[in-house]
Amino acid sequence: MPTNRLRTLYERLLAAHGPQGWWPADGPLEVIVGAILTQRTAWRNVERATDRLRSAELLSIEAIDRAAADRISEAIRPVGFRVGKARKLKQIASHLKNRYGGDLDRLFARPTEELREELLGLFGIGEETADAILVYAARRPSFVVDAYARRLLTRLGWIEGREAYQELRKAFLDALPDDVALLGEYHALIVRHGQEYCRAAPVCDGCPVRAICAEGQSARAPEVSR
DNA sequence: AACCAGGAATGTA
DNA sequence: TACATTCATGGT
Repeated sequence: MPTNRLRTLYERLLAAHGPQGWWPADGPLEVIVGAILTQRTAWRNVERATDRLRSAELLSIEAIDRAAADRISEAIRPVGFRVGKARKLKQIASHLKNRYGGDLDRLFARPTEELREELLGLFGIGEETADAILVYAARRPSFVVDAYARRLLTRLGWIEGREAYQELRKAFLDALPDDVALLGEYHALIVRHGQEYCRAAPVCDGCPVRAICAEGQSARAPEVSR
């Protein structure tokens, strides 16, 4: 994939949608909690669940660590997979409490690659979630490859669609400046664009990248979701 | 009323 | 490595 195109795409998305100012959460802990809650879930449901956690005074590492899993599960009811997500939140909170005394600054003081590996070692944190935490909570240069990014690049005809996560992440990082704000903004723009134009059922009419998109120009290979 | 939403863990071959 | 299954709620 020609890397220059990834810079051009960023410019076009930014011009079309404007700065998104992500992550839409208050503080690093809420970024982490939100990153878990939003897995395979619409963001509005995450907001409801986060409000419920706050009302129940369950929006701190200490509280999550101490609370019964059932209470967490009940509070986050509006998101899907609540039992599993409650377990994830508790295990992450437990790790942060035990290893860092609940101090996120101490976790984030670690070198980027070590930090990424440590996050990946935690139950409930896969590659996308780890990168979201790196970029939006730890403010480290990384890139979040999500379903929208994969879908957009597939429709642009730039990738086949089944590439490994790391391969796509590397393509973005190699093509872009080492700028956390830009990398975070790029992912936000891809999501915004995806929600408006590049859903499972595409709205290509009026799409700002339609001119460089293969969608509608010719029949394309079936894309994968993931 | 099926389909989709800002994934990850687990199991199988 | 590559797939399939499971988890669960809310909006369209």
